[in-house]
Amino acid sequence: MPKVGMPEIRKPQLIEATITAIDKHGFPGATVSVISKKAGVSPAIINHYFGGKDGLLEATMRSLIKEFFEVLHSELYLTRDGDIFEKAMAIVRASISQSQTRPQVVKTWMGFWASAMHKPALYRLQKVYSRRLLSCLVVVFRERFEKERAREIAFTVAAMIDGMWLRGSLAGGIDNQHAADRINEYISLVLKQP
Amino acid sequence: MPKVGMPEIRKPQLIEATITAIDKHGFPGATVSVISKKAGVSPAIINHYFGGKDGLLEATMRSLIKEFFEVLHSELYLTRDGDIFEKAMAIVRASISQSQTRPQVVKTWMGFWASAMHKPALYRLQKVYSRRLLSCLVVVFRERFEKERAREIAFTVAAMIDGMWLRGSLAGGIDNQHAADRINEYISLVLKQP
Amino acid sequence: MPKVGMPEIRKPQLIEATITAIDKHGFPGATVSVISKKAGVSPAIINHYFGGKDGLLEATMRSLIKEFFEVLHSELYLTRDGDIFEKAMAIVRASISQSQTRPQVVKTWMGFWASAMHKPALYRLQKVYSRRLLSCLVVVFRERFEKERAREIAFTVAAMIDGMWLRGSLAGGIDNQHAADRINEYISLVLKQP
Amino acid sequence: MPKVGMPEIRKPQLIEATITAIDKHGFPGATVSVISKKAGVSPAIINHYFGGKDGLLEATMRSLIKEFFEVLHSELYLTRDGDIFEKAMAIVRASISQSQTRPQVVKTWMGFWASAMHKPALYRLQKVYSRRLLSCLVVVFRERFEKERAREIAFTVAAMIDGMWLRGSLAGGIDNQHAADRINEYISLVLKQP
DNA sequence: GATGAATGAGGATTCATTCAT
DNA sequence: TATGAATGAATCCTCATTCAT
Repeated sequence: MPKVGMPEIRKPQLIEATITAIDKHGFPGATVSVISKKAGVSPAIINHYFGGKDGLLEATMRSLIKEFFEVLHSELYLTRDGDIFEKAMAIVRASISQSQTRPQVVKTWMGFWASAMHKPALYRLQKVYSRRLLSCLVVVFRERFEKERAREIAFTVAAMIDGMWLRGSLAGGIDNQHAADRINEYISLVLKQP
Repeated sequence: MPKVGMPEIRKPQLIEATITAIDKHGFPGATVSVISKKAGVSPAIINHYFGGKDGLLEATMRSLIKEFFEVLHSELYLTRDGDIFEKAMAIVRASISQSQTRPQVVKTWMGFWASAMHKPALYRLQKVYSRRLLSCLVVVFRERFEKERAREIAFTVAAMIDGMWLRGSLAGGIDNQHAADRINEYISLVLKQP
Repeated sequence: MPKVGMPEIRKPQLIEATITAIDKHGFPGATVSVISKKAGVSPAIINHYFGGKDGLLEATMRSLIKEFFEVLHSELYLTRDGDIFEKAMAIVRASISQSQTRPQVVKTWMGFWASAMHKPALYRLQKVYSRRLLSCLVVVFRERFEKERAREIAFTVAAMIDGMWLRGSLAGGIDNQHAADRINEYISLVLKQP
Repeated sequence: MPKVGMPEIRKPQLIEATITAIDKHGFPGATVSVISKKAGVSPAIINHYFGGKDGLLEATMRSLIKEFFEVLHSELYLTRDGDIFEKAMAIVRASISQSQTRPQVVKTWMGFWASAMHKPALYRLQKVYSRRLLSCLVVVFRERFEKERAREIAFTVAAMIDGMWLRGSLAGGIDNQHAADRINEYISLVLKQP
């Protein structure tokens, strides 16, 4: 008789192990052997549950994205009655705090980003993240600007978020407050425009 | 007497092959076998000239950085008599045009950036690039602002450059004019401030 | 459930294959490919069980030494009630018979001895063998002589054993009886001294 | 016009470099690249003068043997008017001092000995050394003993020499005086026999 | 005579995956 | 469900040798 509910236990366990492994040993160093050892299971389990390493990587990235947007939407919800500036900053805060609460996630994102260029499955996921973040920002700025202008601003803010996160990943940690202040400043300037 | 002047021929040839290989097959797919085949030489030659794969990768990244700053400084030179805005935009233009003139370079940069997190030699090079770009921007903004303020603005512009380049790499090519316009706008806003 | 008890089968199997390979192809010729082919398994299995070629070599040498001292101690046990001469000759017999029972072992020992000079792990093992044989002889000669004298004689006998074994390995096999007789003679002479 | 007399310069130079290289890096570490670098010439030179690495190794071993017997014969010559004991000890002294005056030679001999088992050319040379040393001893002991007895004693002394040299090579240096004393003792005992 | 460039064959090792249990 | 044994393909790298100069 098979144990029931094992997938629900094993899958998150392996995804968590993958993130930890990538952080510790880098993307190339995160082999199935390392990951499975970290999860305390046999390497064969990965094939069993994810059909192979690529499946595990895809699931891991999907999980990161899901988690990210959950944080983002809950932040947005808290500012549902706020003004446009407060809403924009909620998105910025969510995007940047992400890497603070779980610093190891930074390296993992970076690895996925690089891999995305050559693995279609990851590429699709990366696009989803990228567009969805942009879209959230566009929605906010549409409260004040016409569509094209809103897209421009959203694009700029999204690039600032990614750029600061990228530079922060290199520096070994982001100074979140400073990063947020810079984006804050840009948004203020834009909103003050006639 | 052996053939002379071969290093000067082989080294750039292998560096070029490395860039092409990373672009085409990704960082992990750029094996010595692939690279040497692309260069039309034996894999052993890589050890002969660079002491190993890591040496070749480091030389390649160094070459990209050198090339980048050559473009940047020549752009800056052209605006040596211009105002602060023109100088800043020269830097932005150089940073972004980089990816237009040689599109395959984008993926290579991306791969290096991800690898830099786990290979000390590449990490150091990435820091050099990162700091030097920042420093160029700071110098420009010091013409108008006090030190701390100049650093803030420079940091923001640098993040915008990297972020747009990152998003562009995903989109399969940057819309350079659009990206430059967005940064242009930010700089204009900042300079217009009292 | 995986197959159980495989380590107990594979490890001796690979060690045996290593001895055969070194005998047949020499130390440098005993590649993992040759050894694993001889054992009828994949080269990767060596890493699986011994962590690499060096681990296998070390285990092989350890196995030879263990086997040697087992023979030696069982020979010594048979003469536990005998006189000093009988005990000394038991050690000599054990040392020399070793190479008779398994001629291929001679070349393997030789290979290890040469390698021991440059591989610390093997060097340590060789010292263990060397000292332990000496120590066994010292114990025997202490029955008659004072410590320093016992050490001198033991050292001489040990050197004779190794030297005859070395010359025998070159000649393509030791004339055991002849070798034993020569050492026998020396011991007799020494014991007859006032 | 070719430089004349180069072989006479290059050959000893490369042989010396080979001995140094084997001592420093071990037999497997003494690659043509290492040797030629040590000699300050191009690797291709080795093929030029010795037809390949094996030729160089053979020449090196031949050189060691030649040197050894030169020392031995000059020691013997000094005792040409001495008694049998003095002559025997002259041979012993020569055999053992060899390794003291040039300690690096020990590792080289050891490497050759191990290689001799699988390389016919070296095997032949090793036999020459082995037999010639034995033969010198036999000649000495024939002054007193009949042929068979002389051979027995010579064989024992030769084995003691090799054994002590072997144990000494492991210990990291021979205590020459101690080794000579032990052999001295054996010879005295044998000569004192009725 | 002498060089360094260049190579092909072969070295150990790693890895994702499969399989019998 | 879960395992560890087992593998084949592919990794980088080393080495003795050859070749054009």
